[in-house]
Amino acid sequence: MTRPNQAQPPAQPASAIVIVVDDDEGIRASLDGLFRSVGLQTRLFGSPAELLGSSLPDGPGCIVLDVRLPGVSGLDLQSQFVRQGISYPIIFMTGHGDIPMSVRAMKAGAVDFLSKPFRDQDMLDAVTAALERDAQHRAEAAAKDDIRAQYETLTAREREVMGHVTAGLMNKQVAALIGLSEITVKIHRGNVMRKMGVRSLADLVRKAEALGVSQTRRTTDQT
Amino acid sequence: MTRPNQAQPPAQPASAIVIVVDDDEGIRASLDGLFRSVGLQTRLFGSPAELLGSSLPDGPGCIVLDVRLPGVSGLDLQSQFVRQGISYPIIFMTGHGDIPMSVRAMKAGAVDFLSKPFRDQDMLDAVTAALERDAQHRAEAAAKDDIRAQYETLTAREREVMGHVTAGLMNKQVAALIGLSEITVKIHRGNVMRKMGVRSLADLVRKAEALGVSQTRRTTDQT
DNA sequence: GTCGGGATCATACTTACGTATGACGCGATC
DNA sequence: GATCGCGTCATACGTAAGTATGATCCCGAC
Repeated sequence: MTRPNQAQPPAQPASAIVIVVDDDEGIRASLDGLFRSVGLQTRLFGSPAELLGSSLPDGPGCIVLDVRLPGVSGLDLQSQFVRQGISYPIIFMTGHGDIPMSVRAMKAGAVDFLSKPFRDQDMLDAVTAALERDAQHRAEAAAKDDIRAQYETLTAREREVMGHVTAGLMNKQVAALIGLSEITVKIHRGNVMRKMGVRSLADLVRKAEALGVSQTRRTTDQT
Repeated sequence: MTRPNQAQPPAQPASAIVIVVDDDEGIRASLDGLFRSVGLQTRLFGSPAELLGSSLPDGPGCIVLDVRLPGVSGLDLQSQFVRQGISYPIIFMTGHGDIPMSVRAMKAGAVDFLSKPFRDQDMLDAVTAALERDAQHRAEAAAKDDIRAQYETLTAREREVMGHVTAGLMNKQVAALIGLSEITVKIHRGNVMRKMGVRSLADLVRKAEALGVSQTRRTTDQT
């Protein structure tokens, strides 16, 4: 949970999944074989609709997607995914792409953009990069979710106090600011420390920064 | 040395500069006119060598670069720039590009990749985006430089103490850890606060995080 | 050699922080 | 109506932090 995530050079895809979306059955089969040959799981779809209609596991993975697909453009799908909470890194393929299309895809955050036909190794390299990016993203998201879960347990008052305390105010300043006695602020502060699972102000500040909840006013500096 | 580097709050692109590198004189002149028409300054170069050999102002700006240039490939130039400390965002142009080339450029951090001929508006949009990115980058770099300048004034001991204090250790813990008396740690700590220009531990923690100098060991959490 | 900065430590005092105990009011829930 | 969580506050005690004064030691610079 809060265990330091060792950056493992070879991202161990314990059960990473590659989602393939292409209307060409041959391509799907070919990619399926390629990915399985290196120990990756696969899910094959002939259209975006199939993908959006299916339930996906929430393990690590990535998406390999043809830009030109029946129904929707692959590029438009990226925003679709975002709305659906699907945050897998995307690798685009295309048989008839052009530079503007590839640039647009990359700007939108695609991991790679491969022209058909491509070499198997290029695809595997792209998938490897995508899975690494996904692992990175997942680790950060998980850490942040844990912190947010703790923050959710705070009462309104406690959050208010936390915001001011992590901004660097003293208890008495917080008290004056929100019209309380210092002793009450201390109690809230103690509750915040306990609920946020920290035992030092330094750690609380870091968690507050991760959440962006510090009432950060700029009044520092000056040599 | 003890000069306080005030971070200039509003990054006013008073005179942003666009550096154009293209071996086609006509293109250079055309772009020169385009950029000047919208109030941007320009610097024109016929080859990468000219650019690398000249001294550039260090104001806000960006680079518009043809991928195919005499001498060096435009893509290789990106790494060249990094080595020379040139961190301007880059917009690539090309008359004979392909998808892999554009993808490679975008992966390397290019802002855009335009095929010739391009519309003036597309180039202006790209430059606008590049300048925004540069302004963002500059602001962050300036803030971090100020913090680092303060950190440079610390003695070895003071940095050591700062690392442990911002990790959340109490004075006595720091003292035991590095074999000092608590009172000495307090003195160093006070010096750190003064030299780093902060008046609260919270702000010190933030600056330490920006520098990555916290002796962050994970011993927290507990719900 | 002397001077100055860095590092060390002690004593002493003040302020800040953390927590425990006890108490009261309030609103929602049972 | 009683219970419970929340918020509020007081007194009190112990610990932590911050600062001031004074002192010793070392080392490099003048």
